[in-house]
Amino acid sequence: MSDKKRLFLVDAYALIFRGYYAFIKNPRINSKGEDTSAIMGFMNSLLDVIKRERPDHLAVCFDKGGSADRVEIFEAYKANRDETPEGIKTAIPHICNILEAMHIPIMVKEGYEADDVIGTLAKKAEKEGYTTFMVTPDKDFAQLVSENIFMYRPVFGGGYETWGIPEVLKKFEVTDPLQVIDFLGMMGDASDNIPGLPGVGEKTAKKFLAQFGSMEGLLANTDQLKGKMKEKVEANGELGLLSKKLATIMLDVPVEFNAKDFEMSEPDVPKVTEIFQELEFRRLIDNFTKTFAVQQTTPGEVTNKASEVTKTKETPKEVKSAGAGQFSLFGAEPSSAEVSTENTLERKTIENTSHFYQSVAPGIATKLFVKNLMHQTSVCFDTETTGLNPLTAELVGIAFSWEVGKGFYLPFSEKKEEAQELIEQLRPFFESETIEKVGQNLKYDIKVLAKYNIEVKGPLFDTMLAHYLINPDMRHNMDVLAETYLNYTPVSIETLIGKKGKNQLSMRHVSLEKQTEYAVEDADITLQLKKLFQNELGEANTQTLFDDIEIPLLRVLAAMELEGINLDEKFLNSLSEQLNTDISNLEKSIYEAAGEEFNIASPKQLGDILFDKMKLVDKPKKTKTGQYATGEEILSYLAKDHEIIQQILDYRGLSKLKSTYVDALPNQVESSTKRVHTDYMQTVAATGRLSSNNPNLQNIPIRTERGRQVRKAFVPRNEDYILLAADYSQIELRIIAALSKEETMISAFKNGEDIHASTASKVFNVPIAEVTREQRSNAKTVNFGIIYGVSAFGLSNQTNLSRSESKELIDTYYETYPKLRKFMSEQVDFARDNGYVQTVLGRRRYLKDINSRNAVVRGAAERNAVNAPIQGSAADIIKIAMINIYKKLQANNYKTKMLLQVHDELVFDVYKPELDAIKDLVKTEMEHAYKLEVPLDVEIDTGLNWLEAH
DNA sequence: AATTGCGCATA
DNA sequence: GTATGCGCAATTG
Repeated sequence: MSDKKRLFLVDAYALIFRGYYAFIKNPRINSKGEDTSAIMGFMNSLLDVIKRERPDHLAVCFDKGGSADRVEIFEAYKANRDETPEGIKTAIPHICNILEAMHIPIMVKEGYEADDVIGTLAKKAEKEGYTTFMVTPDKDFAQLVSENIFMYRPVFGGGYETWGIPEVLKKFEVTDPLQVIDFLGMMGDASDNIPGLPGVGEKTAKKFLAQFGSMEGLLANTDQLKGKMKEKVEANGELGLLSKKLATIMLDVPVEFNAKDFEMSEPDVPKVTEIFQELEFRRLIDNFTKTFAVQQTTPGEVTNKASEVTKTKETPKEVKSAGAGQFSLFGAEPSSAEVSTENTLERKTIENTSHFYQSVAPGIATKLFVKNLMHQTSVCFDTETTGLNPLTAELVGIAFSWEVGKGFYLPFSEKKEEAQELIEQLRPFFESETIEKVGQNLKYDIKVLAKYNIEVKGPLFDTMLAHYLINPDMRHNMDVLAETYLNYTPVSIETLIGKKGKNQLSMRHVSLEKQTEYAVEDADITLQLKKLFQNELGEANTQTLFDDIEIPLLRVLAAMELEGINLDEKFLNSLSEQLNTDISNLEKSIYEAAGEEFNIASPKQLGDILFDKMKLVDKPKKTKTGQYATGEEILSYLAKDHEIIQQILDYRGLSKLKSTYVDALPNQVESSTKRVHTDYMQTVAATGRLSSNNPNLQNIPIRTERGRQVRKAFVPRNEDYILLAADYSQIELRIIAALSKEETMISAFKNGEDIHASTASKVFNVPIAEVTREQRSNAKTVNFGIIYGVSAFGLSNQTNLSRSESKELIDTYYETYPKLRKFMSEQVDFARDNGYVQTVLGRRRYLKDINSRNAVVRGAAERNAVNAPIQGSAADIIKIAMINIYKKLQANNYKTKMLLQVHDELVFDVYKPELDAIKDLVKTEMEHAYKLEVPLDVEIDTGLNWLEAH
């Protein structure tokens, strides 16, 4: 297969548009003021394809009229965009010139779209034994895919994916690539100006295709539809057929495929270089010369390499065995040019895998089971409950497994006493200090069992946490892990209890056999995953991080979540009423100014009123979905000119406050405890931070006076208690100072200086006492910006400084703190060499895009390389503090409880008699959680509510 | 009834 | 410029 001739047909406009918009936020402007984004984007793609694939035959296809001097843009592109951007119009002649100089054939046919030209050529080439790759991101082309015709599709973030027949069938849920035409005809495609059937989107189109097979099939059988949908389809039959026609790529364009005309030949290097120089493409010249130099000097080697690449793509099975092996955690995956391997190897399921899953009857059988259980050294268990809220969920059963493929299930009675009786029999197991308990998301099981007064003791192994450390960027739910690492698809909970929402059953109502299968399978799989992950953890410091941080923290978080926090609902209700009056007053004056009533909260309606009706701006900005942009930034800019804008901003602020916090929080009070129990997610933030949800207590307002009031609603449990908040002061800056060993900054911290004032004093060269508010504020912005990877552009947006002043400030900043800059570039270098960066405790973050050829993507990865160790180290440190504080609170039998964590802050419900001791304990543990060359400083405050405690 | 995009709250 | 979660409107089910 690999010695077949390969033809690459490039869809020029699609790639030009793509290239242009890739740079839209940061357009390439050369010294002559030309916007060269589109040329740059297109050439990068083209060279990338040539470098990767070394095609022997290649052509670039344009819509009608592709010569250098007279180019028209096909209507379809105009239709749904305001106007072809200037930057694209001007790019076309340049691109044609470059292609000519590169001796790459340009294909155009008057009156035909590039799609049609490519389609016709691909089919003709196929007859002559060629394998064709259509280089385009446009999914319409999927209809042309055959055994010898592939889509070669650039993917976001660099790299390509190849779509052959299996990928297309899977992607569009069809049985023949030709049905893609019907699919697009039904669904419509805004970017290609295909109207589609009204009311039909992706889901409905797939449903119809599965049911009727084609547009014609649908239209002939509308009697099988009902309601509104029936009316709509029947009324729009013609539109449907037209849409299908529009979506069809024509295969009868009068062009010939003469292989010779498509052969790659040597480019006119001096000419191309000259054009690039004129356009001021320095890096592209390098790229270009390298690309072609290799091809000329070692053709043999390259050809081999190229055919290998193709081979793996065309025979996905080999990817499976050679590439990311199913049992290796990180195959050195060719993240680009990857082919989906679904469908190729049949997934294992409970149906085709031998297993021994058994339920255990009450009485003597259970006694024998427990006896056996107590002899094990490591057991995986999984609780099944009536719901997802551990505070209200009842145990339905518990599954156990300690041998792969084998396990037991203990059903629990609905009757409270009987359930408690059974759990008591299991108490020795759960409270055993020696038997290791394995589970997936043990925090949940621990919380459930805590409600039965069972404390899970002894060593723990949580597969979800293990995988979080092994690959924090992935998702960690069991189904994904089973499919990724065991090639096994577990019984889905939905097949047992139905889709969530309407009439979802409880686990209680599932037959015992099904319960057993489902539950034991989970335990079995978790055990298998544990065996895999156990070995992977051994690498690096990950094991320590697992044993000493994440696992102990799991118990701490379970305790905090069970504890909850007291909420003053009355206070929130009165706040809500105050907001109501203010909001309706604003509403009135906005309607008055607008001359009509509308939904101010709807960005669409608001945009129409502001820009269509009131015409406040000449050329309003639009969002990518075609609406007028009404974001904070844009409105703030207009606020000074129109009174209504400020009112809208105020309205937005207040309604946001009311709906998100003031009205939402009381609904989150758990009725059984009368308290708010957030859920800390230990495995979602790629940097190692926690996240909080249901409700999110990590984003309670503080910046504005009005918003801050919400914090008054968080109160101690009763009058014997007081809230205490402990904040790390500038922990991220201290970390970057320590890690970079930047003495100037370190000594500022050591001397207890105000770091932002200190920075201002140094970069503005004034005595620290004479630093102005503005100087300090700007210095503060840079200090924070450094942590996120500043650009002059970003800085000038956030300050009153111009772009050049910002650049100057950043330069001076780096001169003041030279080692900071060195540290930052070392992080990037480390990431380039190793593919990851790490925190002080060795928590890794993998940055696959660090070597991306796409500057935007690569830039983001580079900022991550700097930010992740900082943010992550701070997360590590507060986690240590939490574990140590929790231990001490327990050891001393304090009544004081730790309630909340907000990234650099801990909140406690302090029993008043313990206050002095707790203040001391918390401060000490937090400040000494981890030894850095910079002292850590913790500020502590107490109060009758969370606002006062700040 | 579920999904998507926007806008916005925190560190 | 980093890291999150959530409410609303709009869209499609």
